[in-house]
Amino acid sequence: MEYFVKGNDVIVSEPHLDLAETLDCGQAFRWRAVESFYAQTFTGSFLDAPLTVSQMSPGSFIFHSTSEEAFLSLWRDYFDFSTDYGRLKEVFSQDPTLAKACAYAGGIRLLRQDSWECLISFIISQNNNIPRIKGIIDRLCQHYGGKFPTPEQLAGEDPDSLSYLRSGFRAKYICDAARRVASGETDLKAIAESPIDQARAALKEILGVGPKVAECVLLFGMHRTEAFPLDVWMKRVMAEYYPGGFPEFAQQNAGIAQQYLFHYIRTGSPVPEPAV
DNA sequence: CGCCAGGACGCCC
DNA sequence: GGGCGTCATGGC
Repeated sequence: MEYFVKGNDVIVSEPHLDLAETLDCGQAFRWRAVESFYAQTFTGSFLDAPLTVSQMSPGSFIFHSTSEEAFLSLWRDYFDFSTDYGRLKEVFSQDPTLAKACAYAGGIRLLRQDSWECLISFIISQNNNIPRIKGIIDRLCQHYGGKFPTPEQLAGEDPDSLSYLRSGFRAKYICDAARRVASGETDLKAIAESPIDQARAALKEILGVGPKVAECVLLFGMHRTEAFPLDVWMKRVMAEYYPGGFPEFAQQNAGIAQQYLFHYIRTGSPVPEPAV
């Protein structure tokens, strides 16, 4: 990644990033595509810091109205610009299926999201579809002035008072997660630094957090790249291409490989629904 | 009407 | 330990 400051903007060059692939692949739910002069423009936020970012051409980006300080302290980390995805994809591509997935969706990066927002978002995601997940999170943030609520704010709610979300049976899960995090019973910062199996167990103490949601929180909200969410699509990938297990050389970054494979199997594979 | 959506829970055996 | 019905909501 290279960057320079131009007026109020930061201009970024990074060949291994595609904005639409990264911001709209189901790892984050609060980025919105907006009309603009550029090829693609998205607005969103991280830790209450808003951002409008455009892709001018492949590998070329404008971070609008962004100071160098904000870019370096917030967005460089959020977009994981310090990781060499070219090198990662080289390693992955030893495997023929991963090679195809990387070639197909090579602009995906693993965003370093906030663990609390991720926890609530993926609790909401269970047995749900992406447009509706986005709608529920929209209503949630709208209710708190456009910002994602803090654990303390949500801890004061109960499932009935959350009825405006129309989140169904998930409301009680949201309340339990908020209560635990606000009270300190669940320490997300400590979990993020714990051995992975200990971290999994701690997350699954929360009502409504099972294996899949725990892996998503570890991967997307704690940047534990060895976490490996297995949804129905990835189970198909495993049965079809990796019956003997996932390649060992990719296991340290299995979660990132999973992102490429997930996108590939859903939209780019010649066999979108292989027999399980 | 049915089925499905980046699942988890409670109960059964 | 695996199998199955149930849990809200909305789109198709």
